[in-house]
Amino acid sequence: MLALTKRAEYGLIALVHLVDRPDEVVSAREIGDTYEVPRRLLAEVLKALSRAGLVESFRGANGGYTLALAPEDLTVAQAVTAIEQAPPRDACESDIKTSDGWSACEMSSTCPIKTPIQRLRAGIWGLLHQTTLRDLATPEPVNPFGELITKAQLQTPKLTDAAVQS
Amino acid sequence: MLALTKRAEYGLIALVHLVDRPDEVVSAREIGDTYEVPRRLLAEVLKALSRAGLVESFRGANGGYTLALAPEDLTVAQAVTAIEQAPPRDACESDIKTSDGWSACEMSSTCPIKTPIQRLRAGIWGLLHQTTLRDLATPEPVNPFGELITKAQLQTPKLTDAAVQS
DNA sequence: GGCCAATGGCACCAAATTGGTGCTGATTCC
DNA sequence: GGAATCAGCACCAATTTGGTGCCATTGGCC
Repeated sequence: MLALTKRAEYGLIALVHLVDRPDEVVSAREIGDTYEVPRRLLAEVLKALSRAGLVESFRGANGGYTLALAPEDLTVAQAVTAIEQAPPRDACESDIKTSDGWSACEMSSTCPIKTPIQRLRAGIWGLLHQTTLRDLATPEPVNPFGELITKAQLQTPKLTDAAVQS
Repeated sequence: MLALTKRAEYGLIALVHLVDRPDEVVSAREIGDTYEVPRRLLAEVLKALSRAGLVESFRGANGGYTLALAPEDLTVAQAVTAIEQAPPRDACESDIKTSDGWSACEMSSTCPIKTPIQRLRAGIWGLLHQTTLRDLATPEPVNPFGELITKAQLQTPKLTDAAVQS
């Protein structure tokens, strides 16, 4: 419970791998071998990421994948929704589908309609939504005092903020 | 994926119910009937909460449960660990087992050992750890502009902070 | 004491989810 | 043409999860 599926895990691993190799076409085989992950399953996940437009795929010999978005624009939430079979419609039903994923509705996680559990889910979702691939790929000790996590405060969209313009 | 199990869900519902009825002994039957939740399963969950010391149980006729802790001291993380069968050892192995649950180790989520995925899990865990039953039970619109979620910024234990003293 | 409403403990099962594979086709490089 | 690669789809086995069955114990109440 509250764990990422292997699929999501493999997908994030692959994406991080791609972040580390910008402008390089990397095959599913290479990634699978590097991290000792079942190739076929990884391939399946990459297909999903490709369909969702998060990675660009190249077929044929020397084919493979590259990131389709800048690492700082690609959120974990996007990756996870792309990968999961049954899309986790976790955020609230009023959330807005934007061109590059979901963003929380203006009332965010204090929406009067949400039940406690829904608010919890929304909180988790918010975290995923705020964590970018850049955050994940950044070598661990780079921000020695919690920059990553400080960033991860859940979305409190101010009315003068992006949430309004989007 | 990334969803609470029904067990955890029922448990939180029950706990919130108990928060709303302080100093009152409430039976599993009553809670089950109120929320149309399978009684037996709910009872099973309450047993787990009781074993973990989060609720106090009273046997015999007119028996039932009451909260064993103040709602502001009872975290969702505690409830979830108490309820889950296979304890979600999600946080890092260096985390500290305290009398009332787990607290993140000093280095928190930027610990150099953590892999990206582990950091994600730690982030989710941090959220659960910071959310108290009081937060969940508070009638939805009480903090119209995100007090709950603002609170939920993930633990960034400053060295001058609680993490050190604990 | 006897009955009934509770919790406590344990085992068990059916359904859903997840992890993983098989197969076949389409592209592209050499 | 052959090898390497992605694309699509179906399928299955293992695990997890949701939910029960059964019986013991405890305590109020008549």
